[in-house]
Amino acid sequence: MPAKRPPVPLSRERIIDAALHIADSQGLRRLTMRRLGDALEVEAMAIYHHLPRGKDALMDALAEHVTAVRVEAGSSWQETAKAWCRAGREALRDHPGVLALALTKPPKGATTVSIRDQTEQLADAGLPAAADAVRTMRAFVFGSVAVEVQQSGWADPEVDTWTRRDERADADFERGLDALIKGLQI
Amino acid sequence: MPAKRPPVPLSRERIIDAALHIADSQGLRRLTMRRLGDALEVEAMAIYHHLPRGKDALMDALAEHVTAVRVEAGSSWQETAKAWCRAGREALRDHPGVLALALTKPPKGATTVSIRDQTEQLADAGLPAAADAVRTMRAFVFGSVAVEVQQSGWADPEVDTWTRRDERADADFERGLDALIKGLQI
DNA sequence: ACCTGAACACCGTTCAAGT
DNA sequence: ACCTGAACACCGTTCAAGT
Repeated sequence: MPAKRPPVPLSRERIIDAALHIADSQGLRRLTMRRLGDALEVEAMAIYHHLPRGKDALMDALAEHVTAVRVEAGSSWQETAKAWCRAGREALRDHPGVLALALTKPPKGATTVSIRDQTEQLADAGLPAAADAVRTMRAFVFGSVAVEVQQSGWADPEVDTWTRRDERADADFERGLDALIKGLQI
Repeated sequence: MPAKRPPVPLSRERIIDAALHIADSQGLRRLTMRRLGDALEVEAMAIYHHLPRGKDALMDALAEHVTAVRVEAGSSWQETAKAWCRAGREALRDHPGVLALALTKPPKGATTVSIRDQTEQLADAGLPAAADAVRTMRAFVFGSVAVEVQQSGWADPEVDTWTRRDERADADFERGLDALIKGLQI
């Protein structure tokens, strides 16, 4: 007979992790407060204690989670810019289930901070018109990931083509990234 | 006393138009079958006669509507490529309410045809590796529109800054488009 | 402070029935 | 062929109540 584990207390972090898991594995439309409660072994209403604005707050938190990034300055603004783009891409790729939110919700909270940090870091490193550059970089990352994830929802034939598609996405991204950086230094 | 108009018969097209109007004006989350029925002066259940797979079919149709584009070949592959990108951008910008669907749903039906046409047209016009180029173009369009629409949901201060943001988005797009085309011809 | 239970208004979808 | 009405299972959220 399995012993009943002491109940882990609910927290904003645990809620978000469980929500990401549901969205990534079953899709955003199947992420409901009730199912989320089930996954956390708690009544749905308990969630409201940690996210007072309910599902809207949850959606905001999920978008923020895959969209707020922290990166250390590199040896040049070129390297720093690449690091930001790669980090942004990875964060989005990790949770395709909430990509629609990430690409669509206006930046808030930690995401706004992330954008500001990126802009300041690049400006300090000597990149002119850093704010414009950051917008261009965000567009590049968003577009790359959108096309890549969209394509991964196409046919599902063999593992072989799967990995080939993965490698192509990486190559596309790095090639585009180089071109983007070159374009910025004019 | 207003005369009762003869009821316009329901159709797939009228349903999609009404749905786009609701999504753009009130947001995707407020687009429900029942509200859609109200807008069409019909019971929600009548919609199922025209869209047998119900709300899923509606979402697919909306994504397709803003994502399937038709463009005539220009005088060079460069001009043709630009025309495709501009047309794709306009279609997405026209209906920000369903942008999340458009960027996220795997291409189907008319959208797949649109991608195939674009690829063939550019290959015929002499662009090498047309399929890769089309993926790059789609990523560029997706990213540009995502960032632009996301930003339009930020602060809402003055009409002055509004139009300035609009013009900047246009300038950003055209600048990026030129760079993209140049990158393709290497 | 944290969670539950019952309740309410709303949702997508089915199915038999109307015309 | 096209639409309705009633019904069902499910949803987000409130609120009073428990501990």
